[in-house]
Amino acid sequence: MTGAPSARTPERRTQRARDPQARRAALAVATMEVIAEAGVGRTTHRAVAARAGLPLGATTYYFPTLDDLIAAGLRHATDQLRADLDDWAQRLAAAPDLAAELTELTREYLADRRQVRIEYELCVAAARDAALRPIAETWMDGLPEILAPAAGADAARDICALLDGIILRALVMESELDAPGLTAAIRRLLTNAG
Amino acid sequence: MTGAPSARTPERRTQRARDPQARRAALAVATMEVIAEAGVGRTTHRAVAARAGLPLGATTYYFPTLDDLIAAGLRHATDQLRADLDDWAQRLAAAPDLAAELTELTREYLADRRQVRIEYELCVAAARDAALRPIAETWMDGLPEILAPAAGADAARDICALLDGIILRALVMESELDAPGLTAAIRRLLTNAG
DNA sequence: ATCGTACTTGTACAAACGTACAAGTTGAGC
DNA sequence: GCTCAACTTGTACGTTTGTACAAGTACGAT
Repeated sequence: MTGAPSARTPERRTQRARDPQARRAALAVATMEVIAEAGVGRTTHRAVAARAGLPLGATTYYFPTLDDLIAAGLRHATDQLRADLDDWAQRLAAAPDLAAELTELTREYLADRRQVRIEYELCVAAARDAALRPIAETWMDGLPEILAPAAGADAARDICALLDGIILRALVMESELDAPGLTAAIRRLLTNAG
Repeated sequence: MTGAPSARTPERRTQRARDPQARRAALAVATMEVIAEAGVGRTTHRAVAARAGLPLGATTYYFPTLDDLIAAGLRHATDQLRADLDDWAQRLAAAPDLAAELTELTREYLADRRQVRIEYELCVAAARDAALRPIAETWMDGLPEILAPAAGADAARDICALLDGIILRALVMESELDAPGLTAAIRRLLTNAG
């Protein structure tokens, strides 16, 4: 009733194949998903283990405490976003219209609400727990760094703040993005200060 | 060892004075504080009761389920902010420089991080739990409504998004507000579209 | 082949949880 | 004064929690 050894592996009640690195990763991914669905505060060892299809003991073997597990999940989420950001950088560099392209990227980003929710989970968690701040900072600085060369440091920061606010609103309201309005707003912020 | 009846009230192990309305309010306030410190996901009946100085049973008497209790805390927080917004409206109406005044108000708002944290807790909670969305919407629409007459609906929404993003950043980074930079950004967004 | 370390896994346990409830207390209406 | 509904409170119960751990398995080094 417990493990149901398959007919393929006749009689020995096997342990699974060993691959510690893959387990760490699987746990981090599962943690990410649980955070997205239940929130940081309701993330538990057991929920993560079930999601990863691993026994409870595996979670504490690789991540001694719950905080470690959650940090690993959040870090994995930001690593994933960092990778997406490289894509953003390329597309923005090649785009004839920076504001329009940025709007389009935002629209695509908003398509996967689960991913977006994790970022904001990370923010409020970092606002409360200083240990998570480095992870949050790495994430928050990503886009401004990409935008700064083309837009200047100040405009880059302002545009990022605008996007964060717009995304937050869309997330809470479950509303569609007002693309033309956003493009226009970005253009205004791109206006040189001098 | 349990209640320690004071020497003042000699022998009867008294119940406290009855004031249901005050109890509801005290519980809502205590819930708000617990949410600000621990987050929605780690808010418990016992933590709220302890914070309010009331017995555990009082929480379930006034708020049958934990969700009710949390909703009451969040609603109380937004009610409080609505009251602050009236103040904002008056000051903005009287201000000679809208952008500068808005910056100053933001600076003052950021002084109480605990309050700010609750708003963002509400946002991520509402993003996950649709039952909280009306509360979140009431809050999110507050400032745009105030700004719209003076700035136009579009600029009002953009400025609010900008402020939300700036505030989020300051919250996560624990950094100071760049007041001149914010004022300049607001001015750009105030530029008429036509 | 064997040995030891690294990994796996099921189970155990005390603490904390949401919620239920019985017994007690109060004060307004009669 | 008596009554009854509203309120108060301590305690209890079954779950779920974080974490610990013993017993077992696999695999590189020897």
